[in-house]
Amino acid sequence: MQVYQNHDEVIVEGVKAFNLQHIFECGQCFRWEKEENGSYTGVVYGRVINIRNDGETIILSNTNMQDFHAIWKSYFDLERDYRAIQACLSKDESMKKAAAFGWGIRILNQDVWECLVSFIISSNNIIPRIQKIIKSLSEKYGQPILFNGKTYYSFPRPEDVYQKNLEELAFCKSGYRCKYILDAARKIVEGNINIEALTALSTFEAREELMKIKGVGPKVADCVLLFSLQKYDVFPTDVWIRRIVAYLYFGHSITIKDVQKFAIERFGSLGGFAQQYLFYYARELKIGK
DNA sequence: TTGCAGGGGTCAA
DNA sequence: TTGACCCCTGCA
Repeated sequence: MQVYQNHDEVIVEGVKAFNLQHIFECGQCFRWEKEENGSYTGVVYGRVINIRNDGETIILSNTNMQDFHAIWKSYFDLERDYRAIQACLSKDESMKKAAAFGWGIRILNQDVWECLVSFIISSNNIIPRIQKIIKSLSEKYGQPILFNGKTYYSFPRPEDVYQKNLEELAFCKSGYRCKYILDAARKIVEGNINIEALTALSTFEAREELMKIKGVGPKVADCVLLFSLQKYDVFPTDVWIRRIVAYLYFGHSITIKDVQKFAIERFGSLGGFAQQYLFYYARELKIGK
């Protein structure tokens, strides 16, 4: 991997197993927009960047080397050998197909707070509405950022929503989830939960901490653990995952508990990667519905 | 046009 | 263990 800067662009050469569409459309993030030229623009850690690729070269626009090393290298998980992971997981035929289908998926290292709120909103909800709610929250309480003549908004910080009440938050149309967002903001601002410190805890301990927040059950907690706390052994299990695991490995319907047990035995410390391949595979092919 | 089911779960009884 | 839940789209 070779990295250099050209004006406001950082160019990274020799990146294997990296596919923008698969990364942004596999369900782990909600704020990346596809442009007409096939590139993607997103608001991440209070910055707007555009990313495109040309073979094994990726080009990050509106950034610099300092941010690349401080943020993007880790955000896009560029130092991990995904081909090795794919090879390791491809021991059974089903997983081999799923991993081949979703080749180039990277597990993004997202901001914990944003990830937490996003997946609280995701519960019993559909993707277009989740995106809409996150967008309106950002427009109302985030900071404007100008890029290419267009105004983007950073994701609001916990402090930005801390003092709000339910009536004020109702505009975002997240319904009964508004009180969960407020609970999360309050627990964090008041110091009941230190989300930054969760990385240092074990997966089990970190999950217990997250589930102290209202609206955070096992599924939401596992998404936060996987997408923002580098806990790659979790296997977030929603209806899609349950259906595809049942379909591919059991041949009959199974419980969430069965899925969890199966994932630990089959995928172990690579559960999170396996889950992403399977989830994307199931949704795109509408398998198991 | 109206009515109803259901969606990447969680809470509370 | 089982409904209810905000909101809104899709479909009859």
